[in-house]
Amino acid sequence: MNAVSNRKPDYERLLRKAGVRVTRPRKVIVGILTQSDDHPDALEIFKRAVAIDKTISLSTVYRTMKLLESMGAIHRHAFEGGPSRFEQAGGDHHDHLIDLDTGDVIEFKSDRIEQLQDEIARALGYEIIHHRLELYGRKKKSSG
Amino acid sequence: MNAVSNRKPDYERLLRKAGVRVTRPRKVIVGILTQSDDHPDALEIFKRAVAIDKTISLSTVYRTMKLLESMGAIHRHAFEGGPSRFEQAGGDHHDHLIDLDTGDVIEFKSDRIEQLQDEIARALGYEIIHHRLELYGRKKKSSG
DNA sequence: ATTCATGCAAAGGCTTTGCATGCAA
DNA sequence: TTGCATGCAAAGCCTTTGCATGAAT
Repeated sequence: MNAVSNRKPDYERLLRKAGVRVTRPRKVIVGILTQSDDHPDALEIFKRAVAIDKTISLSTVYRTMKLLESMGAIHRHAFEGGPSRFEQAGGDHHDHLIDLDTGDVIEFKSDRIEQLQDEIARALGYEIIHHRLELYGRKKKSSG
Repeated sequence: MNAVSNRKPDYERLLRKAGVRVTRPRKVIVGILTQSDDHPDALEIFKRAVAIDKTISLSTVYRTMKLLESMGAIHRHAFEGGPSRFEQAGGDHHDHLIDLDTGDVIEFKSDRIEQLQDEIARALGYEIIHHRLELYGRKKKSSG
């Protein structure tokens, strides 16, 4: 297992570069993303946004997430049995371990697994476009 | 990568053992599962069921899949951007490669990856309850 | 001044559920 | 005969979308 780095994109710059408008709602939303190190869903982002600007709508959150995703600025994860959750792009590729009790997401990375995946796909005559590896588990109580 | 075996459960027996009724709709649905080697979603199962018995409802399909799942007789997979798809349990554990062009699902198994997953979880202080490994890819055109 | 983005409410896709009826045991 | 299972329709959850208004350029 390898370390997972995490550098945050300059969203406003990305928005300008994409030729879209840097509006108040978008500023609020990307501000939230910048300050987040977790994997919030749209509703959670909406709540955080409303705390800053009461006029923001949930639709705009969804639209903005979709926009950022299409720009490659964030990643969308559909973990089991819940709404999509988002995280900032820009860090290394990694996979996720989801704590079944808390919903917490722990990032990890294994070059060895990636390599094995490639081998498998190749053996089956496929080229991997992307993959999803999620471990669902519970914290081991080490002694209390 | 290892071979994936596939033996089918005797659903009616499982139903009886679970103490639930072996009704006409349930017979039709498990009959369809027995004859399937693909990964149909609820609507697809419903269509196949209606071809046999016009009176079956989609609700019953959903209810039956939920029942079978709770009995461990089938597995539910929520592949990207689509409805849940089901497959018979009873074969070896395996993971999935989804053909992005056709939606086809190819099963594979890698003990080595499983082992690495366990190591990762252990290193993070977690016990894996279950996991999900999906490769999304396209067939390599080998020469045309 | 334009045009794009927003808020709102409605709808859409998948799935579950309440209820009265029907069928398995 | 008794109660579980069914069909139907309605609702629920998450997400998208149509439309008129408002704001960024």
